[in-house]
Amino acid sequence: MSPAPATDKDPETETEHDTLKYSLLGPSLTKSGQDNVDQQKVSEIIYNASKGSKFFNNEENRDKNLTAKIEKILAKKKELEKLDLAHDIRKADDCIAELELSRDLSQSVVHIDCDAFYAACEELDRPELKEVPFSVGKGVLTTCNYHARKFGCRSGMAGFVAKKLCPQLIQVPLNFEKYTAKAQEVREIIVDYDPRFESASIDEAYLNITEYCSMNDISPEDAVQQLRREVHEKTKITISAGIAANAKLAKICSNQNKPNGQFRLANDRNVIMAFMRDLPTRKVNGIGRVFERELDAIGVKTCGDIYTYRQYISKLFGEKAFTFLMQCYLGLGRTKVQPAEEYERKSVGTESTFGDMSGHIELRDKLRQTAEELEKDMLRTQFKGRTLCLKVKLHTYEVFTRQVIPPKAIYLADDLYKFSVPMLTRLEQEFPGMKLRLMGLRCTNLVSMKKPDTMAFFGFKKRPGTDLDSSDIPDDEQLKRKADVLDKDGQWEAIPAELLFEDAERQEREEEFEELETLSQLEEVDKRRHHGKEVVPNPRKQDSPVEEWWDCPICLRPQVASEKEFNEHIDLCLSRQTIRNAVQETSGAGRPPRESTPSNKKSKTSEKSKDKTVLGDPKQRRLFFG
DNA sequence: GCGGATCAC
DNA sequence: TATGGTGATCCGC
Repeated sequence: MSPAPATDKDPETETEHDTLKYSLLGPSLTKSGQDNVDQQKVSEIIYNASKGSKFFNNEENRDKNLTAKIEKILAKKKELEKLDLAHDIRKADDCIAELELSRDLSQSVVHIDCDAFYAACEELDRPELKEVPFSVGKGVLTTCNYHARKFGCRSGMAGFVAKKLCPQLIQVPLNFEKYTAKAQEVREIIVDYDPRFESASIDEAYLNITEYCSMNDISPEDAVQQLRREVHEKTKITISAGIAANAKLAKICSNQNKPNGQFRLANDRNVIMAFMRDLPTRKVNGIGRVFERELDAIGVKTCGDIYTYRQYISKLFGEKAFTFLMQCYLGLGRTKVQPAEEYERKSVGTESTFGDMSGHIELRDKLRQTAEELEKDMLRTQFKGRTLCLKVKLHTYEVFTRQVIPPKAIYLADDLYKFSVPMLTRLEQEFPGMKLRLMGLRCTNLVSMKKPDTMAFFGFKKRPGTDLDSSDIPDDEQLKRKADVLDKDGQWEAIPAELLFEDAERQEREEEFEELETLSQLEEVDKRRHHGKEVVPNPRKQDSPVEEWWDCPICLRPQVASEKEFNEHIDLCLSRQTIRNAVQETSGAGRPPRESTPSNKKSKTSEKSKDKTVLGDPKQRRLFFG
């Protein structure tokens, strides 16, 4: 990046710095407790504290890209302005009319939000903290109390930046068990108001109190007043609440009178429309810093402005965004509230940040470690993944991801590692000598291997004589054994419902298809790797201890690799072999199977812990309310 | 379907 | 000295 010689007179540079400074203020700008803060001064301090760092440079880069993207949007809008958009206006109006038909004003939805939750929990144990500015979380603030917010401190802010804003800031370490236990107390109270309440996070929940209000002949305001009083009396936690016709509005309303307040928006179309008309777009859940800027650029500052520019929106931002924004303009949202467990999980993943790291061996050790972390999570959640995704963040803060579809759904560390190594290798080829600050693995396209009662809940029954529970085996080991047995198939019998059978059939077909896909993908990688020249060895890092040529007995290609890498290559080659055989079996075509070669077991690597874990384990959040 | 990007908490 | 982890979704290609 070229540091532009910035003269104060260059308006473009000034604008860029303004947008960058705004971006550096962080995503939680709209949070409460910032009303009387001199944002100009705060942003100046943050800017100066960050200037010159790699983080800053990356932010600057992102800001420039966004500015360029916005210029494109504006150019496109200018083109559109030359055209006759009567058709687009009519289309938008038709859509608005149709959405209007879905308006439901019969429900009372509540969003509750515990005020500075972690900080409040800490204050209960250490009352002296109430009087001083303090934050929870050290490297990065997860939250802070209202004293600290007066200085401009916010969640997501780097600890050292917060210290610049507020030198007397006290930083308290996270204690997740404490927050989980406290949240459970809150849960036990709100369940009386809606047994099917939906927890949105550890400190937030949606309730539908329509029935509660009619059963108890009480107004929504009074019911929520009572709920908040009860929560405060029994848990000493203050909460803020929003009451409205749907979840989207309730969420906005809970921010209205924070902290320790509530706000009701009447279930009245005119009232709702008037409320949305003046509401800044950023207040809506789903509109963040980027979309806010993009909308602002075309003239949309409030949800009311959306209507004015309705003829441009779908062409500039896409159909999904169009529908979403029209719903914002109209103040529409879902009225359905349901327990979080009833939502289907889409992925399981883990990632961690560490001091800059490079070198083949180190990176593979870290990958191995990451794979083992993910195995734990897969066992905990009882899923296997059909797709595996590797994520890295370079020392420059640039993020890249690569994914593969293994020949079968996987969850064991050995498999996770085996199938992610080629992705790492590929990245190393793309970015020679890359230095990483983060590595992560994630499984998607999940396949459940859930325990009996859960399966029963979803319409499966257990086959007789397959009870896997034995109380004298540790939990972890039990989960693994269950997974192993389930691996062999035939554990679960679908209740004879045609739909389920159809589903299973489709799944089998998909499995076959995915195996073929994987095969062609792997071969594609091969072609790329050996494209043109004959096996060009990677430029080796100086810190790699072994440098030798080996011939792979399976693919017969020469490999430059340490013994460890060579073993990895053999593992991969073997897995390809397995796929080929499987494809041959099903298709009846292809070459005869080769002889298989036993592969050496990878030696376990002892790991020096370079990790600088600054936050607690957010995975534990998922244990709450479920 | 893949990879980049945004968003929430 | 120095800026998080988990999960979801959307878009362009």
